[in-house]
Amino acid sequence: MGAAIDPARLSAWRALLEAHATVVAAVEHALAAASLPPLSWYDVLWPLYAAPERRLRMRELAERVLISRTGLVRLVDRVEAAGLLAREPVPGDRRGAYAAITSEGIAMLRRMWPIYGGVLAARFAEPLSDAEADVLAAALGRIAAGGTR
Amino acid sequence: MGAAIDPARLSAWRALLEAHATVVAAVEHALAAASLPPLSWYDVLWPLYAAPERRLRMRELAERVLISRTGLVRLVDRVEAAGLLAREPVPGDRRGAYAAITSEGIAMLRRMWPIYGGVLAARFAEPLSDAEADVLAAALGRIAAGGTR
DNA sequence: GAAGATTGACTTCTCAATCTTT
DNA sequence: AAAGATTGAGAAGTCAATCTTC
Repeated sequence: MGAAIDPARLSAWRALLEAHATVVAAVEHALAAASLPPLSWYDVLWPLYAAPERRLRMRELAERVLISRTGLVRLVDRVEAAGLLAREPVPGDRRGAYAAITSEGIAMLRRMWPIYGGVLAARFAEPLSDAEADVLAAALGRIAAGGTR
Repeated sequence: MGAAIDPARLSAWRALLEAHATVVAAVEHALAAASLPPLSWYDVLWPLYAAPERRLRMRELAERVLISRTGLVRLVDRVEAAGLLAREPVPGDRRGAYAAITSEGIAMLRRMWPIYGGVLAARFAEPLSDAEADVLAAALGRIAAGGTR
């Protein structure tokens, strides 16, 4: 059942699937244990915080969050209901909407990062050598960029 | 917002998240375009095919599929309804149930693999050098194993 | 008519509670 | 009482269709 792809690369793929699943599960578990929102909320809030004006169009946000356009609407609904971001009109284009992070949202990022980063440090970063980290970033970055073709 | 973890490893993590999302999305899309079941069905059927007697206890299967125990029950329901696997009693333990792949299930694996493997070859394997593939398999394998602690 | 965003209907996943067997 | 598996209820995701604005 494995003909088209060489064994070393197939092993790498399986390892990626497992590593992704275990680290994400550990992060979700730690966040829940600290009574904090799920990882998806961080994924939405972080790009907003990092954006030039602390805001992004829904369309731009959807690309960064790697979720369907529809799924993002629902996710933003929930995060907005919690007061961590606010929708704002776009001057000059009444079709559009910005999602803008609020100060409560920024505070939430600051509460979530120690948990998220802590799990990442222990479960993802610690087992890696410096050389491996560089190879991972380069190789996986190339694969991720390939998705844009 | 990024203090605990060094930049190279954080980049590696972001790249992993993106690479995972883009490759999985491409596989799902290709399977759907070929009128084949989703990746999760492959994830269930493959461990059964690879198992000693072409069957596994529900509990064992849940560990390999990296899904919650409850989620697996629902997934197995659907795959069983399609005739690709069958539940069987466990001799000597009437609490338990085996999931056993059927010949139709094996045939389905053979139809799915060319699509799955083809996307993997193009989107995951092709951009990797031999050396990178080895590093990925080793490093990510170590991280995945850390989940068992 | 196409782009941006949303809504409705449906599918799938998860948690807590349940049932059966050990 | 604990282990194995399942069920009910709720949360969250997707596709197709819709509404508004360009």
